[in-house]
This record gives sequence, C-alpha cells and structure tokens, in this order.
Amino acid sequence: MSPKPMARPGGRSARVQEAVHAAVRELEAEQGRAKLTVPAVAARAGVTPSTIYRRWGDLQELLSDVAVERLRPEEPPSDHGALHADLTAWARQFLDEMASPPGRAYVRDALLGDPDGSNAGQCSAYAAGQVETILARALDRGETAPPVETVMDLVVAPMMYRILFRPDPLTAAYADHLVETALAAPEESA
Amino acid sequence: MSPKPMARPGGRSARVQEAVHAAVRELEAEQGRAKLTVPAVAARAGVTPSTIYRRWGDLQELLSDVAVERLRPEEPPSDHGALHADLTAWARQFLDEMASPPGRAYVRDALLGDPDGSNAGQCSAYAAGQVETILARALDRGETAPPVETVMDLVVAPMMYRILFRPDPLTAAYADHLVETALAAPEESA
DNA sequence: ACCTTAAAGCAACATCATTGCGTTCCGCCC
DNA sequence: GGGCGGAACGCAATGATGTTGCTTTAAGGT
Repeated sequence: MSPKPMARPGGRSARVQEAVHAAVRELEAEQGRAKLTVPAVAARAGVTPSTIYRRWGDLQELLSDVAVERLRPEEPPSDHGALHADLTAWARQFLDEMASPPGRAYVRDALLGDPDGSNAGQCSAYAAGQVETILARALDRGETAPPVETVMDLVVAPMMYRILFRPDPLTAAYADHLVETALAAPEESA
Repeated sequence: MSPKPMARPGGRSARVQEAVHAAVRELEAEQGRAKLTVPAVAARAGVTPSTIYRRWGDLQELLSDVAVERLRPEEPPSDHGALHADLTAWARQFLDEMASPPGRAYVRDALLGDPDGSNAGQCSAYAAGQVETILARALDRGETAPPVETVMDLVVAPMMYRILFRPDPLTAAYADHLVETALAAPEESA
C-alpha cells in the first residue's frame, strides 16, 4: 500500500504525491522529526494541508507511507557465488541498515501508522523477497538451501527483534552467528 | 520507565498517576482507541490536560506507559516438572496473549511512544525474565538448558516478528515448533 | 510548625485537525 | 479532438488539541 490505491493514478495526483513525499524527506533531513508536521509538509510541498489529511488521514500514515518506500530494496542482493557468502553479506548489510538510527526510525514509522498492518507486511515481503532470491540462486547452483521461512525465523526475526526491543548495539558478528545457525538447521520447516 | 522517575513519589503525584492510568484503561474499554484523547483522559481522571502534557509529553508516551504496565507478567510461569513442558506452555500462552488484537495493540503502543527505547526494553526484559525463570528451574532439576539468549532468538523473536510484521494468524503449533528448534539447538550461543 | 520546591491548576494562546463548498483538471467516451 | 463526469485539490471557517507563563497547593525535610 505504499502509494495508496489511486483511482486516478496519473497526472496531478501523482505529482502531488511525489511532491509531498519529497517534502517529508527534505524536512526530515533538514530539521528532524520533531519539526515534522502536516502543515509544514504541506507548505513545503506547495499543497494545502487538507489535501494531505484527505489522502493520508494523518501524519503517521504519511510517514509510514514514506518509510516503506525507503525500506524498499533498490537492487537484488549481490552474488558471491555461494549460499553462505551471499546470506552472510546480505544479513550484515540488512543489519547495518536497519540498526542505524535512521533505519530504526523508518521501521518504527512503518509500523506506526498502519492500522491494517499492510505496510508492515510490505516490509516483511521486501526482506523475504531478497532472501528468496538468494535461496533460489543457491538451488540453481545445486546447493542445498533451507526454506525461506526458516531464514526469516532464524535470521531476520532475531535481528528485527533486537533492533526494536533492545537498546544494545548490534554487530556484524551477530549477523554471522545467526546465518550459521540457519544454515546448520535441519532442512524441514514450519 | 513505566512510572516516570518521580522526584515526589508519594501522595498527590501517585494519586494523579493512578487516576490517569485508570482513566486510560476505562476510556479505552468503553469507547475504543479512536476516542482516546488527552483532554478526554484528563476529564475522566479529574485533572487538567496540562498536567498530562507536562508529565507525559503527549498521548503516545502515556499510552506507551500504560501498555508496558499491562504487558508486565502477573505471575511466574507455571511449573510442569520438565523444561520442554514448561517452555511449550509458556510459549503458547505468550503467543496467545501477544497475537490477540489487544495484545498487538499494547505492543504497538509500547513501541510507539518511546523515543529512547526504554519501554520496549522493559517489555523484552519481562519476557527474558520469565524465560530465565524457566531455564533456571530446569538447571535446578539437573536438566540441560540453552542460554536465555538462544531462547530469545529462536522462540520469542520469531513470534514477535510475525505478530508485528505479518497479518497471518498464528497457531499454538507454531509456538511448539519454535520450542522444538530451540531445545534441539547446540548449547553454546552468541 | 515552618520553609522549600516539585507538581498541579488555571487560563490565554498558538497550532493543528476537520469539513463544506467551489474550482480545477484527469480520464474517458462520443 | 472536443466535451462530459467525477475525483482530487484549493480555500476558508470552525472546533479541537497542544503549549506555556503564572499562581496555588501540598509533600517532605529541617
């Protein structure tokens, strides 16, 4: 649901949506979240506040929308020629991005203004898609690979849990450890 | 940080805090979250809105505060005489409570109004404490038990991840599966 | 019992959220 | 290609919420 279902996808609506999203990114970068308010975003985007309220409902939903867009992976995971190397590299990068202060903020925002959970589902789908790509490549090479669900449970979930629920810093070594566990696990799954 | 650090713990401050918390619970039960607003809570609690704004900052922090209180376990996990049975029973109950609509709401609230992450950390600490109790009992009996961190990573984290990021319903069988995995894991950890 | 001071009350003010109505412009069909 | 229907936007007024300085109360220490 990143871009809300637009009955009128082209032209002005699209321009407004882009302008508003850009305004959010700019204001966030310039003044931080505290100064982010619907009227402020509207002014920067050259739109009236009522437009934003009508399209997004409130600030949280708008931020959630923007956050999900930022969390969308921009390219498929890099190919290192072997499952273990691919997964390790991906997990490290994922942890790095998500555990960073901006990453944490995006995740929180995505979860926040999301009454039906569709934005959060989208985030999970992004990660699952990346993992899926890595595993499919491994199978293509003739390697044995665990199911996606196993990797989600053993690698992605622990990282996200710690990011959300624990203040402690996280290291690449932790990501490596989780990958080891996942690849050592029996091949069946939930 | 459930009860904010009160320089004046006794007497009126305590009464006000309790009244406000009670007002939140009542209004939430009576009218749902949509109608929950700071002035409304203040009116029900018999306080002025400014008191709430000063003590909690905004509605989200107040809700986070109340949510954490509700997530505090009320009793130690039940003792079934064996590690496997104890963990399975606890995991099922935990999943049941957290995956329910009110449970999801509390978790989200707790994460939400929590700039420094201390409330979220408290939630995690509650779960870790319960697990710790179960594992300590097992060791007392002479059973071998994995470290707390392993159980957090292999049982708690996957459940919370799915609760937060996926709309799909979760079953007791899933909790059982996670416990199996955790108890089958090698004894070392992160 | 007094003094100190954190915390609550009060009230005015600023800002934000909401809504009805008129206008614009997209997308479609003739 | 020109007009038609309707969705989305702009504008402006209104009500609700968030914010702040000053005053008053009462808890806790001396």
